[in-house]
Amino acid sequence: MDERLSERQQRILKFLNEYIEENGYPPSIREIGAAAGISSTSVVSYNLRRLEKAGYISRDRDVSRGLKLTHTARAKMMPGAVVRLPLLGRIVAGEPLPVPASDFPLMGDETIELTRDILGDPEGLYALQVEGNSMIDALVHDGDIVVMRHQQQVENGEMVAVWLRDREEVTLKRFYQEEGGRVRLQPANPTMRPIYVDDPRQVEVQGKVVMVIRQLQ
Amino acid sequence: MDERLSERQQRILKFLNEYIEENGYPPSIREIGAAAGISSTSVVSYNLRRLEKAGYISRDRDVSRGLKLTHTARAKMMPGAVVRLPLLGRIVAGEPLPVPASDFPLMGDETIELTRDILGDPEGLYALQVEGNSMIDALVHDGDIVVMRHQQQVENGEMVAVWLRDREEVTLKRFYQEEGGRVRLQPANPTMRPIYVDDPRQVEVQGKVVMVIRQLQ
DNA sequence: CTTGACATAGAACGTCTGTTCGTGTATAAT
DNA sequence: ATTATACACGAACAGACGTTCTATGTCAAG
Repeated sequence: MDERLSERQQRILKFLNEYIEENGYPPSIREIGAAAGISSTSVVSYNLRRLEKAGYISRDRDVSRGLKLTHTARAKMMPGAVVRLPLLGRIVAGEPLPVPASDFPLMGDETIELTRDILGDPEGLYALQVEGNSMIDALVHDGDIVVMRHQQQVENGEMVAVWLRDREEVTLKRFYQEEGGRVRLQPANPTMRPIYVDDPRQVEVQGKVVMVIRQLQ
Repeated sequence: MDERLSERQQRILKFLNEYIEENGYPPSIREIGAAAGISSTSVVSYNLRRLEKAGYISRDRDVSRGLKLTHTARAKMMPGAVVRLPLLGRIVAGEPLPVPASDFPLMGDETIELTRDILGDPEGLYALQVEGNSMIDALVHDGDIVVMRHQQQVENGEMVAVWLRDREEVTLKRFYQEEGGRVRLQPANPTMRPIYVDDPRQVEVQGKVVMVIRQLQ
């Protein structure tokens, strides 16, 4: 299934993708040949058979321009596509965050769709709906959708969801590990002041905030 | 541009969409004829010319299966899919909003993609990037993307972008026309107090805010 | 009634296009 | 040395396919 492609075949695959993208229909054998620097139609035919056997394209016989890229090929070529994220639950100040189950229930009805180009790597992403206005200092409103990446380690300056042990609440803040071990949690709203936590163990990082979406009407 | 399509032409359009979806390449003239119940290739050719003139398909001459559906056609057919919105410019407190040109420059590189299901009707939508934190009281942050629908009339309670004549600035607020003609502009942040404008002519509605997107990292 | 735009058929034509066949050249295995 | 395999070329062929021309019918405007 995943045989190595010759340099020529890779060029053909790339050309197919570009041509279809631009014209809305696939190229003819001779057009492929011209683009890949192949003078003979039989050689193109030969390489297409290879690509078909390798699972990158599917062809219909005796049909002009009768080929299409398979999903495997698309995945190889197209970086931007639609990503479906599970909408796992609510995020409330007074409750811990729902944790994404390892088996993503992607088929459930509780999902949202986004395009990949504005999202980046969709690995480990999930969405939560904000309930209440307790995170107003993070410029997050009741009903907003927060897209999160589940991870414990975060870089300084990233917007994270943290569980504050002593206060027993979740909050969205920019995270800064300062010298001396102190943690500074900076609200997104620049007019508001940060929270300082001296004991880092009081701050439980739930995940990184990747995007905030507010739908009106 | 928007001539009414005959029943036959609609059937052809529907068939084109389905065929391309299924096969990855467009049908031949004779295949279209068979599907639409047309015996003569010339009649198919005739109807395709109609569809082309109406802006639903574009064709390449002397190329087998050389046609593709245009954006208008896709919008007509595909209910759930990806919508491309023009990113028309910035939204700054001190500047009037850019207005969407009637001919959408959808081919420009300055666009964002969203899925239709979270967006609703994409007609008249465009996007702006917020510059500066002057709209912090609308819970909108520097760099956020605001999706707007261009319209002058708005319902009470809707989030709108308004140009305040006397202050010479743009702001995002919920719009309430109160008794006596007074306009109340309510910040999204519930801790902040509304603006009252006694003379409605001082309030120039630029459009309705449909969505706010904040990308982090 | 005549005219012209619109819609439809059928057939003929020429080009477009995929397939096949014969041939040749490397490289590696036998 | 022989065989097998992968890769490449060019010519020829047959069928796929778009275009065009002629003919017919309808319907509203003049």
